[in-house]
Amino acid sequence: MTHRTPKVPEKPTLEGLEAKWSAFWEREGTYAFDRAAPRERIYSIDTPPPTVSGSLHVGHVFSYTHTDAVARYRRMRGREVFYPMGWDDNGLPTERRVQNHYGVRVDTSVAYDPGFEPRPERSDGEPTSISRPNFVELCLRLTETDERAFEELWRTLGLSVDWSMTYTTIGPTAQRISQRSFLGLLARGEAYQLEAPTLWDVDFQTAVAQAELEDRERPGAMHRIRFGTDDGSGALIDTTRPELIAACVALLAHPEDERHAALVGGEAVTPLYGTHVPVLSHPLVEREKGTGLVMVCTFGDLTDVTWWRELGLPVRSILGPDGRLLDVPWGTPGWESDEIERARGSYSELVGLTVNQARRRIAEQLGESGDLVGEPEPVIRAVKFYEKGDRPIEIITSRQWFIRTIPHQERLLEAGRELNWHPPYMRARFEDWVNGLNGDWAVSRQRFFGVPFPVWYPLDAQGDVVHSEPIAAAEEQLPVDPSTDVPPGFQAEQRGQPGGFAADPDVMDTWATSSLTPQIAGRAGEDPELYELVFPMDLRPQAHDIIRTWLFTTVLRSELDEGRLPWSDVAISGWVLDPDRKKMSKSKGNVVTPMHLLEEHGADAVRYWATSGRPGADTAFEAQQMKVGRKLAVKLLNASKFALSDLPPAADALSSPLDRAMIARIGRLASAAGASFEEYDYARALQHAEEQFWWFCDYYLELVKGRRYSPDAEVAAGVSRALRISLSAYQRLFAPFLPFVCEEVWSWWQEGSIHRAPWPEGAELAEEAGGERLSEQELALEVAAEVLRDVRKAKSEAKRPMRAPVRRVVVRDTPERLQALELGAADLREAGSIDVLEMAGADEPSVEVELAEDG
RNA sequence: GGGCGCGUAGCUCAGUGGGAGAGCGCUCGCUUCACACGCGAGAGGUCGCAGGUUCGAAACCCGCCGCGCCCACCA
Repeated sequence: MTHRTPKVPEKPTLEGLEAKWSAFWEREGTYAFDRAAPRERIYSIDTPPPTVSGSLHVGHVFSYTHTDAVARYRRMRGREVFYPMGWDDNGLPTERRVQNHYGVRVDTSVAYDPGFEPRPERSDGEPTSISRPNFVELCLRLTETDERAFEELWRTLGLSVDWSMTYTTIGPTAQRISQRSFLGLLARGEAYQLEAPTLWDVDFQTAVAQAELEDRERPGAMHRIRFGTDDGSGALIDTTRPELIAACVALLAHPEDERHAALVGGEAVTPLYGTHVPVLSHPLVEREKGTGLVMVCTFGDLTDVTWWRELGLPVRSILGPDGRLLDVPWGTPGWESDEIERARGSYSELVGLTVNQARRRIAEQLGESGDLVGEPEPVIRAVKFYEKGDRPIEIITSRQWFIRTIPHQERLLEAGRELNWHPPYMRARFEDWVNGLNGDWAVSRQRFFGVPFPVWYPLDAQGDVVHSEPIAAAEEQLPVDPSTDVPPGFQAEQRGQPGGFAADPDVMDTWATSSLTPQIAGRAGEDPELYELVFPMDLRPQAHDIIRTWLFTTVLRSELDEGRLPWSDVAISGWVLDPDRKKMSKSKGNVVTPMHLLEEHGADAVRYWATSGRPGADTAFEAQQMKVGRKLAVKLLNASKFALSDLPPAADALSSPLDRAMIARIGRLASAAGASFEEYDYARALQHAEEQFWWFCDYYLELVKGRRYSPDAEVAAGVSRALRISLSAYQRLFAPFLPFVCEEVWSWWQEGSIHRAPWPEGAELAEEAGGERLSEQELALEVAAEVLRDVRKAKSEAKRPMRAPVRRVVVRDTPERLQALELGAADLREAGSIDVLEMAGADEPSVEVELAEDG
């Protein structure tokens, strides 16, 4: 026992511990990653970089605390923890926030204005058109502010990250790594460009990926529409999208549907336009739906794409990238019609309308022409939206970059099985997703604040872009912005000139960069020594809603670039739910800002709430639970004060049976909590530690109070040793959860940070106690606590104070238990203010308590 | 339609083959020399429903109901 003499404050308090200790940790470099550590000692975490697009919410606090508890545990286990923070600042959320915040929009025809300053107050007028570089500058300015706010929150929450390793997904390093990886994929044929029907958001006017879609229930109307047929009888179809009739390229029936067998092989004629379309059959058609006859448009939904591809249908595209109907060339090949003038006249009323407007107008037109059968019937149906969008996605043909995923499906499934999932059932979500993939990953976005594709295209003699021969940036050029940088072998003046070059105009999807966070955090290709130390990483912590995006794409990129898994373990957090069990939305999160929470309850209390949520489980937002956490922190403060104030020097060994029993118990607790942590079950570790700690305070500390203040130096030295050992263990057991209060109580009597102290070893504690299980001593502690409880009950029922003297207690029990109790009899008499303690053998155990007369 | 998870005290949840538990809330009591952000005690439950396995089921199996999430479909 080499600890210094404890120095305990008069009135310990939780107030101000966050500021005091986060400054201390920063000053001391407590969480600084030591790259001199050997590879096998390193524990690296692939931090989720939060989207810096505005509001922080309690969900962030919740899941980041889980990771921090794990990081702190591993550090105490002697691992050198690589725990950086990242900011995901590129992408649409930031663009949208900048547009709204500054009242601006990008106009690529506007020139860069080096002196541009946004209006200080956002006015309600039209947004100011600014150049793309000016827009990017505003994005960077705003994200910087946001990132400072995030960092302050994380520091207050007590995340044990090494802030010197912070990365951003828009920073030059991330861009270089992202572009380098892309060029590698391009060279190996894993990235390719294709003009094809693409999922498209009409507001953002960009392609989006399958993973970014979500269903939303929307009201619509089912229209029954008559197509013309050769025999004049007509063919009826049901559709919710009559505005796409001009884009109709075929009618389909199921091959075995006899109702329509006569039509199949023939032609039908579109109403209003008189266009001839073939009637074909395809097994995907469902006979039970509608009339059993379906209209195929290019493109109304993903099934249309399938039919278009498999049946080799032509394209009749009528939707523009802004979601409005295009003018179309009636009468030209592909747009032939029996009645060109009528078609042109009818359709011209739809040109320029949004799909919703066009839908209403064409319904009127069809009514007038008599081709609408009955009234449109209101229906509620699920419609696909871009998850950040406001209007349904459309499918629009455009040129996009793709990364191959479909050829790697099997390997990805294998990867999912090699990963250690915590909790294990989360693997199913990954497998479902991989099994359901229906196309390669579309990674290009027609946006501005993102990592540009590091390629240009040659222009032919006519000045047309030759997409088939992209010019890759040179390694030493990276990161490159092809819109301002010049490709190898060209001069700046050749931009846009026949025989010259043109930049690829797109940026990468935000996930195309986020999927490289292990490489970015580990500085792949930038700092090979560091990368070698930390990759593959140990842990990917994240929430379950982004398994199909972040987790999936990270595995994919790592497999494509490295041929191995990016990490060994994945820990999935749940969401924070409102008390009414609905997912807590970001807007609601604004009501209770995380910083406000931390100020009100204290960081340790909030962390307690977060870490009592089971791994993977959605957890209710409960201020009450934070109050409980605060009580635990206060209890730790006070119990430590009791144990450590004016504590005499410790004896060389434990002597009291009850002391040895208590230490043995704590030893088992330490082992169990450690085992739970090894399985990433921080909640279980906390629960057991907490349960036992309250018992320790209520029974053990009361039982040893007499000896604690004993004038007999030898007795006091014995209990001093027990208190030092138990307190030291409890403080360290709670350190991953309550880092501030634990550091505080540790500082009263120990050197250095508790967060670099070793995790309490069950085996060492058992050795100290004299055995892992001490049958008689532990029984003594147990029986003494039970009798003490009965004595308290008697006092409580008599409405007497707990210190009220007891004349006589008779304990009747088995000989074994009575014999054990003898070992703790003195402590029990002291704790219960018991004058006479008698024991008697009995078949029926009982405790008889005789209080002294009221004084 | 498929998959995953959940359903235990008023609330939040632990318990996975043999005593139905914790905290909060509630009731009653206690200024006890670490702590009133405390201490002690008490009330409160057909463990979603139904069947099966078992000497024994809250736990294991089958079915059903309800809630949540993911995926597919969405003409």
